[in-house]
Amino acid sequence: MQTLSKNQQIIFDLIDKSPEPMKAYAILFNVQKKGIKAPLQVYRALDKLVEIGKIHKIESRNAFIACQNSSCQVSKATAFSICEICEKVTEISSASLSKYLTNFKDKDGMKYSKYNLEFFGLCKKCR
Amino acid sequence: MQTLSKNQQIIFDLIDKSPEPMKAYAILFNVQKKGIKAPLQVYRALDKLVEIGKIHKIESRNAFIACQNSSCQVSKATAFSICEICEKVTEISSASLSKYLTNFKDKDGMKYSKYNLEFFGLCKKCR
DNA sequence: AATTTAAATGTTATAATATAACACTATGTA
DNA sequence: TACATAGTGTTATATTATAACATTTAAATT
Repeated sequence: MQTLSKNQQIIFDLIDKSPEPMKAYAILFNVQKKGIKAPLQVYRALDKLVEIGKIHKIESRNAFIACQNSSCQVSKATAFSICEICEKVTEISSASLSKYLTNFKDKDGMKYSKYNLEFFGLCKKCR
Repeated sequence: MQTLSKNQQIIFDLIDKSPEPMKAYAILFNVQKKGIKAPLQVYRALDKLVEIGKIHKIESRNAFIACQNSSCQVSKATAFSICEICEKVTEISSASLSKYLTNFKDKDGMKYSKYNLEFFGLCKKCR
């Protein structure tokens, strides 16, 4: 359990309390009152937070979400569901899914220990 | 099998003969001699080609690759392997993988017919 | 405690990716 | 023909992300 630097903590706290994924410039706007003025300050903190698994990037949305999975030390096996109407994103933590994907071998017999999976559909509310 | 418009055909042909995923502005640069001058012309063709399943977007790379899977009418269930060194991207077509993911239910019992999966690792050459 | 090293910060500028808005043209179909 | 739909061309601009460089803080080593 790594201790975060000042900027990392500010930005993590913001993302962690957000009910939905946040985009980099929305984060920037929100932390300007705390003295973080430039995009690069935000991106650097985001990079580090992703690296250590505290947040994940939702690639199809260019947005960031706090890790829901307390055991997630490193972002190497991630799965999300994304509602195509309200854009709600949920991290999926399914042991069988991660086991299946971690053990998946392609037709050359190659395994991949790192992956990112994004499911799309309609959430309960939007159906 | 839909017939493509002029710009769509030019851009599809370029991506289809590229050995690696192409980025939008690399595409633009390559088709300028064919009269496609503006980013928007490229993005519009890309959007349509993705929509009809002729190409896929590699979200983690912001790049586009021709569909390798002749049966792919619509981009709704895609899986790729990505080499973290040489950036080679291969579309995975595994019946068991697509069956597993298409039938996957989250803990609320919800199914998702659409997904995108990106595996990361080292390709044969780079290992 | 002093030294050294790695990590993080602050700042300006700019690169790379993507879309808005509007006018016009081609194509299919009733 | 006339109507609708999809595609094109163009300018401008929004959004996302990184380069380069100087400085500061924190941590590890002596």
